[in-house]
Amino acid sequence: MDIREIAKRARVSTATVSRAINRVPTVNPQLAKRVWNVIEELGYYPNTQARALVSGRSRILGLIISEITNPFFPEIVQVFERIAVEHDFEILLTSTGNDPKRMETAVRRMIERRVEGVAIVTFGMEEVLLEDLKLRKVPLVFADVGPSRSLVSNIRIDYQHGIRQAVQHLAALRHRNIAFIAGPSRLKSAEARRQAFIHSMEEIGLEAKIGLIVEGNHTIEGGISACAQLLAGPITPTAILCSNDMTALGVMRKSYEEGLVIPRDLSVVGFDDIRLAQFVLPALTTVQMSQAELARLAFNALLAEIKRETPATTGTEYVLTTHLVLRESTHLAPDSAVKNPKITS
Amino acid sequence: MDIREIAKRARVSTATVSRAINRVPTVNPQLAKRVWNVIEELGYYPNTQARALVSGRSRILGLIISEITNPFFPEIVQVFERIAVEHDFEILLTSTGNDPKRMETAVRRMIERRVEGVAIVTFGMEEVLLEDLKLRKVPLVFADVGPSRSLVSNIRIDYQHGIRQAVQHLAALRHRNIAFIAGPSRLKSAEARRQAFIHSMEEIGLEAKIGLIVEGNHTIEGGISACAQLLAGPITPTAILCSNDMTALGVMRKSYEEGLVIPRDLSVVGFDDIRLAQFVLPALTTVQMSQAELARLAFNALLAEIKRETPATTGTEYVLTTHLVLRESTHLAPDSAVKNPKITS
DNA sequence: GCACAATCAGTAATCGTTTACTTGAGCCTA
DNA sequence: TAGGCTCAAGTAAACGATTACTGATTGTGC
Repeated sequence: MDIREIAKRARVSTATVSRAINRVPTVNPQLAKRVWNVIEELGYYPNTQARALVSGRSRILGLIISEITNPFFPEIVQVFERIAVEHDFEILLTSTGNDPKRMETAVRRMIERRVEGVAIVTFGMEEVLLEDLKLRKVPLVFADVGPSRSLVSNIRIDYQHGIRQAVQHLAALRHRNIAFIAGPSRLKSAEARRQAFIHSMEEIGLEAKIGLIVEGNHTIEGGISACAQLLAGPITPTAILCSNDMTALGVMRKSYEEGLVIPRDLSVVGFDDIRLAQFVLPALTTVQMSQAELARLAFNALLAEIKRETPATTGTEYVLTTHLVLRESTHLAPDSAVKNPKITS
Repeated sequence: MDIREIAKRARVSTATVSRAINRVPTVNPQLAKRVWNVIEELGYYPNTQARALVSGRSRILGLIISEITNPFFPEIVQVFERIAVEHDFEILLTSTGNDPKRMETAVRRMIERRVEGVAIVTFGMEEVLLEDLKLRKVPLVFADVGPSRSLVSNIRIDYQHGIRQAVQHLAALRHRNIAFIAGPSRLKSAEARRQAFIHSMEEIGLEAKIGLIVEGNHTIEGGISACAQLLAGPITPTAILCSNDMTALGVMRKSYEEGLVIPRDLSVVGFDDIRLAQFVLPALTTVQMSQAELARLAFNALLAEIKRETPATTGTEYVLTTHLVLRESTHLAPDSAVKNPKITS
């Protein structure tokens, strides 16, 4: 069933049907009504591929994320998708797992489907892979540390704000040996968080001791081994700030196994504020980076870019701030209350 | 840049270019090479909409899930997508949140994009909404309790097997007052789990006491309030079996707040085995229903249906079994206070 | 040596829309 | 009343691929 069929039955031309469907105001209301009646009656749905082909607008947006199984991302996907659908866009989702091979095929798939824009919310994308997209003038928006030089838009995340709050919160609780479990150092975002930590420590005259900064990989498993590494080190931290919540969950897990009670023996702070953070035991104090807000910013940035008549000469920069959310996983440093021995099982 | 451009530069016809791209064997290897060289050189990517339009095959599959933010689903999405991409399919993902309105638009979107098949992995879909798809003879596969009568395929989940194991495990640990927190009763899958529980209890001569079966809603919050309800009831359970892992997390949360130590004071068993189950504290004993396997079954079922020449006269049924995974959240019932540490079997 | 078959590249119709352009009716104005 | 203008509705040319058909060339059998 196609537009011709509708045209025939409504005794009008295909052009009129098309106009009626697209609510072009010049069409006679009576005719439009007749067309719509036939459409309803036959349960006709226009063919998007045909529309896309002739109009040159696919109404598809690409969304590249790191890992859909990382709880940080589903909410982004959900919000992004919801807004997109409201604007009659479809989403081409790819979870790259930070694998360059998959990123490459992702980009290829998106070009083949002629996406109208791509949001990149992966914390590490090799920029060269995006050349193909740039070449084709596909609007791009990076969440997080993207390249500021080129003409893609960018959502800069103000790590400093939330991490400073976290560090000062811990310092106020009289923690001195504050450890930091970083993310993979090759990820710009992880590196930015690490820098924010070091800077925030120095700012209040605390030393970010070398032995207290270890590298994780943003997974629970990584958190477990990084925590083990810290506990086995020469200086025992009384508080650990983590580069993301998954890492913090790993720390909680490891501490539990070691018989350490959080927050009595060890304070833990996460980063991201995944939904789960409020439900773990104890609820995780963490730096929130609103996923909904991030998704919204990304979509709007993309939409602005798409609607723009004249191609942008330079990318726009948006900012998303982070801030500390206090829950149950932080507490006064153990030494400062009473001298009580560390519990080792 | 289009196929004509390639044809011109390679000094062949568009038909030959098309054949070369599609690796039609009759094309002269030398010509094909020439075509491919030009393609590489120009970085040409075929336009999928044009292909879809003329071939009548969109190479898009629909995937309808309940809620992407429920950790049960991301893995399904990931595996389904990975396999789909391997087979050159794209995914149209919709997370309906069990909202009929959103289901309706989802179906509409899928028809407009001319999906070649739809996998429904939502634990509650009003079947009438799928009429439009059936009418258009779009292959459908239901994960979980779908309609057996019609011609859609179905992945039946053997709840009985895993739940029986769970119940017997708890009984072996001398629990007698075993509670069950069900999912929303309107969901067939939730109802099936409840029935499996009742049946498994009766099977071994235990009574599924009315007051010990309460309804949750498959979320953490629901688990919390259902648990509160149980703890306030006349009979205090020593073990709680939950309709899904999120519910179990809620139970753990509530118990923690009430000062109950799991598994010492209360044993908890979940259902689904989301990845997180192994990382909560204590690690959750749960009934596994492999998400990867489910995704794989769903995709293959769909593919089989798509490839089939003659339209199916009746849907195929696939089976996915469930089984208990022992972790740390279950223990001897408190009353039977024999000095006996952990049980491992 | 000729008729016919086999092979393989090219020509052009086609998919289902949108939209630039054309047509013609009605209205205004001089 | 003719000429011009406005405006809604129709005609047909795209969009970029696939593919049925056509036709040229070569091979083959008698």
